[in-house]
Amino acid sequence: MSTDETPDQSVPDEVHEELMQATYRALCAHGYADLTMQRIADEAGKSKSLLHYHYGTKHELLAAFLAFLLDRFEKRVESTEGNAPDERLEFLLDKMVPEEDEDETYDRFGLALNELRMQAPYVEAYREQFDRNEDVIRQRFADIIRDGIEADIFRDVDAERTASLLFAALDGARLQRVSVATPSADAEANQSARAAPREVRAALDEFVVSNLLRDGGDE
Amino acid sequence: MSTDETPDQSVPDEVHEELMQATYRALCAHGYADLTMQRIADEAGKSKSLLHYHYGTKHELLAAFLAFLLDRFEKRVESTEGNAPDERLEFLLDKMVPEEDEDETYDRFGLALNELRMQAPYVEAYREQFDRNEDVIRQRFADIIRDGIEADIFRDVDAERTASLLFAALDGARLQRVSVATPSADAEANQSARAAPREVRAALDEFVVSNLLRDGGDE
DNA sequence: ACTCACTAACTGACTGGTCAGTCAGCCACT
DNA sequence: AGTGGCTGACTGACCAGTCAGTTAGTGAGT
Repeated sequence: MSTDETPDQSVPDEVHEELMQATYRALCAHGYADLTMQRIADEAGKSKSLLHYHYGTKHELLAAFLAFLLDRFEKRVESTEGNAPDERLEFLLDKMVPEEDEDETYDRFGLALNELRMQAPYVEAYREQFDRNEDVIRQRFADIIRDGIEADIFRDVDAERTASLLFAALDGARLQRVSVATPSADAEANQSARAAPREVRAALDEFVVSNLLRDGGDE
Repeated sequence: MSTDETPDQSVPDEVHEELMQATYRALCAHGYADLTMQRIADEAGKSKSLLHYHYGTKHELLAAFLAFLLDRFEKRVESTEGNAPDERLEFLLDKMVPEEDEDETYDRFGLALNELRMQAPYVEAYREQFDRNEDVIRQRFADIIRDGIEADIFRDVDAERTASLLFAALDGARLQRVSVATPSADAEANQSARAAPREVRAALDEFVVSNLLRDGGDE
């Protein structure tokens, strides 16, 4: 029974937190493609061997990191349980597309996370985490929409389908911001891509949200 | 003056085509993360040295490959120049989200391409290609919408903004199909993600396209 | 028609460097 | 004296890029 599915169990809480933070920083600094165990160790001020000692392989460490992230995200989202459907919808939409983070740096972490995501099909341990994550978010959208319909705030649309659209559009927007808008490129070419998240957000409000709220819709 | 910005110029056409095809196959077989010069060479039945001889570095080879792809895509899309705006819109929407390719294999190439895309911020040569590609597609959407508005087929919406939404949503949908729906995962969990592109497509038709076509919309 | 000079396409063997993972052992604390 | 947390030194595999060549073709001079 030593093959526990959650190896993080054995890692002391304090060390675990510290190493997860270090992984976060290392990912931001180097991206996933250039992430090495050594760099994570450096970021934590610990030895590379320690990482192997606690998590076994690199893949297992990263899987633990994804689980760590997911927990945080779910907790943040759950904190709006009580509000009205339309407020919760706006809140979730905002959460998914963070504003332009800082002055000139793009979203290094979001980028690294997507690098990881692209490895999910090759790495079972990653895939589990991402699948769970996407399911949770899409479900949450669908739940909110269903609640809104029941409360007669939203029109009677297909909740699953609408949730899929919202999720896909925001995901796509985030992807563009992350992969195109870079500090070094000239402002001209950057402009449209950097604005993409806002544009998409605005278009969603125009086409979807306002459509949901319009109370006189037939069929 | 041997430092030409387009090294492909110097590569014999026949060999170039052959090596690009080999690169395609190698990407499908191994993904970008596990792509090596040797594997491409093997796929082409040539030596690894030849790749360096013609393209210099790995990055330059991949950049040439992206340019190769982009040209093909643009040619395919341009072939609908004459049709009506609503037909061209449907055509482009379909082109961007390929149907479930084969029986059980997911879109290996689409996945590899997104791996590459996530490297764009780190690799100038990749970024140029992807930026160009995304600009072309978004512009095409916007052009079609503008044409439709002028021809009084579409409502008078913000063309740029609507194009951004379409592009982002489809991009997101493709991403999900590519990164989540895998052959090995159990059917249950797969179902929603595998269906995502169709769902998104349907939702776009419901919220955006039908909204565009509705001729009685105010403001 | 036959060398000779030159070149482009191409190759095999090699190098320098990187990195995940291992292992033997150290240090507290109990 | 034993155990858990931790480390430095090491290894084996892998890989991009290099280099000194080989081969085939082309064209010029005789």
